[in-house]
Amino acid sequence: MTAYQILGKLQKDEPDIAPPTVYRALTALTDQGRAHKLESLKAFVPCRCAHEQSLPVLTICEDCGLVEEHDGGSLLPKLTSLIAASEFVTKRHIVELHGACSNCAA
Amino acid sequence: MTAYQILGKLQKDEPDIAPPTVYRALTALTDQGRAHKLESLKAFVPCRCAHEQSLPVLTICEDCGLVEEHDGGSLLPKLTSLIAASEFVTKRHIVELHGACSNCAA
DNA sequence: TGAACGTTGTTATTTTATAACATATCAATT
DNA sequence: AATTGATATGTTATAAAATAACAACGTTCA
Repeated sequence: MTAYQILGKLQKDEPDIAPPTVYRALTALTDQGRAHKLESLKAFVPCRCAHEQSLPVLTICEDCGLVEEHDGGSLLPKLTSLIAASEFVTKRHIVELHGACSNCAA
Repeated sequence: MTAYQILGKLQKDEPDIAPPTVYRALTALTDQGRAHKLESLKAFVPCRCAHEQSLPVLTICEDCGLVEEHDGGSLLPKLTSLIAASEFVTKRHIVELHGACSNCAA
C-alpha cells in the first residue's frame, strides 16, 4: 500500500488524520525493520521476518502486486567483492526484483 | 540529478520547456539503457556502460552524492536460486547500495 | 509550579510525476 | 499539391508523494 492508501483507510475511523501522521508511523516502522519501503513503487509492505535480515530481497509481481520477501544473505560475499575495488562502505541494501509471480507467469 | 534539476538547467536555454518533455526524454533514455533511475533517490544518472548490463549495481554515496555503476552479473546464479522456490520470473533488477564512497568514508 | 524536552497535531507547501488534449511534423497515397 | 494518418512534441492542468514549519499537548523532574 502507498502512504496515501493507508491514510485513506485510517481516515475512515479518524477523519482528521493527516499525511505527516502516516509518514511518521511508516518511518518508525521501517526504522524498526517492521516494514519495508518499496522504493520502486513508492509503497510499503509489512515485514514479519523475525530475524534481522542482512539483506532483504523483495520480489514484486507487476501483474497482481504480490510482494514476497527473501533473505539475500547469500549474496553478500559476491556483492562485497564487486564493490571492493571502489572501497565503498555499504549502509543499506535495496534489492527489488520486478517481474511476474508464479501465478501470473503461468 | 532529479528530473526537476534537469528541467531547471534546460529552462535556462529554453524557458518554455515543461516537465513532460523532461520525463519523456528520461523515459526514452532509461528504456535504451543510456540512463538509470535511482529509485531510492528519485534521481537519474547517465549510463555510459557499452555492454547491455545484465544487472547494474549502483552505489550511492549519501554524503557527496557520487554514484558508481558496477556489473552485478556474478550475482545472478545466487539470486536465481534464492527465488527459485517461488517460481518468480524476474524482468527487471533494482540493486542500489546506500553508503559512503571511499573519499567520504575515510 | 514551571522550565525543558519530546511527541503529536495542523496547516501549508514543496517535490515528483502524469493525464489529457492541442499542435506540429512528416511520410505515404491519391 | 492536397489528404490522410501515424508519430512526436508542446501545453495546460492536475494528481500523487513527501515534508517543512509551527502550534499544542503532555510528561518529567528540579
